[in-house]
Amino acid sequence: MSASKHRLYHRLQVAAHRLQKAADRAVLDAAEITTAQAAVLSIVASQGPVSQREVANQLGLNESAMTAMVGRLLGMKLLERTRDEEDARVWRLEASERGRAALKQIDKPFRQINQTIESALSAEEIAQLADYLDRIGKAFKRD
Amino acid sequence: MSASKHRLYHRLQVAAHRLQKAADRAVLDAAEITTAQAAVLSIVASQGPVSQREVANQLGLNESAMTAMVGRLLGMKLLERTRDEEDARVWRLEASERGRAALKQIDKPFRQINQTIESALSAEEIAQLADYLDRIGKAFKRD
DNA sequence: TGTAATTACTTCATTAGTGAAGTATATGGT
DNA sequence: ACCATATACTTCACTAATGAAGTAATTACA
Repeated sequence: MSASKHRLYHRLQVAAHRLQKAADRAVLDAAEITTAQAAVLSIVASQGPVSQREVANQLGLNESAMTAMVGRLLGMKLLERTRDEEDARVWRLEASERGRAALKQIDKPFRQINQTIESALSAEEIAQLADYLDRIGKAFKRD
Repeated sequence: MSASKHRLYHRLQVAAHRLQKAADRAVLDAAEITTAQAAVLSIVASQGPVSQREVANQLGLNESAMTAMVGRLLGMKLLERTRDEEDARVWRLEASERGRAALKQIDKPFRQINQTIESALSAEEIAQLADYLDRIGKAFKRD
């Protein structure tokens, strides 16, 4: 009743789409990478050598999306990968020097995006929104 | 500060993606169409003969996305289009009988999705979330 | 009235995702 | 030790979006 009355699905999709469009433009402009690439890169950079599965899980994507994504990042020399010594099926992903440099460059545009969010919502509202989004994310997590 | 602390961008993208994935599965199962197709179809069905530009604007998409989308919907016989008599550049889109039938079939799965949302958030929280999302949507509307 | 600008849509190359089916490589139980 | 099953990843065909560049049709104005 309440969710449909507010057309919540639609609102969430439109807000997410618009935000992504804006962020993509800003990030692409600053570092020649997309936000999707930045998301993967940032997990890899912060979590040391990590498998594709691990990254996919954290982003809620499937394995085939990761195969394609990693292929592109490898081609751009933003990532390096080696076989795991213990398990010959898994790749150990690590950020390259270039990858880490790119991540640094998106810091500024991302701060700008966050500032725009903060111009629309108060600190308290942002905390609340984060909580709501988490709960929705959890409610639909079935992977 | 607040937005980045809460990794709001990330949370919003993950929640939107998971929600869409779930909705897509449910809707595809019920009516053999995707949520993106349902969104276009629902605008066309409710707003009578409408141009592609009009639909694109309401969904925040660009014209080339609409060209492709309309092509698919036409192929599936869910939509009909005729040239506008006044302006030979614009198409008049209308939902076909099949299109309206498909829309009816997605009602149930959509109610299910909304119920899942309502299991995670109270009515009051949903109203608040809708408001926050609207404000974010507006802050990033630059098309 | 003619031309310049705008508008509606199309085409193309690219990114990014899905799910189903396939290939190796582990692993668990008998 | 063997076989079934699970796991990590790949491939394929498809949907869905972007932005740049192009084609017509319409409109604006000098």
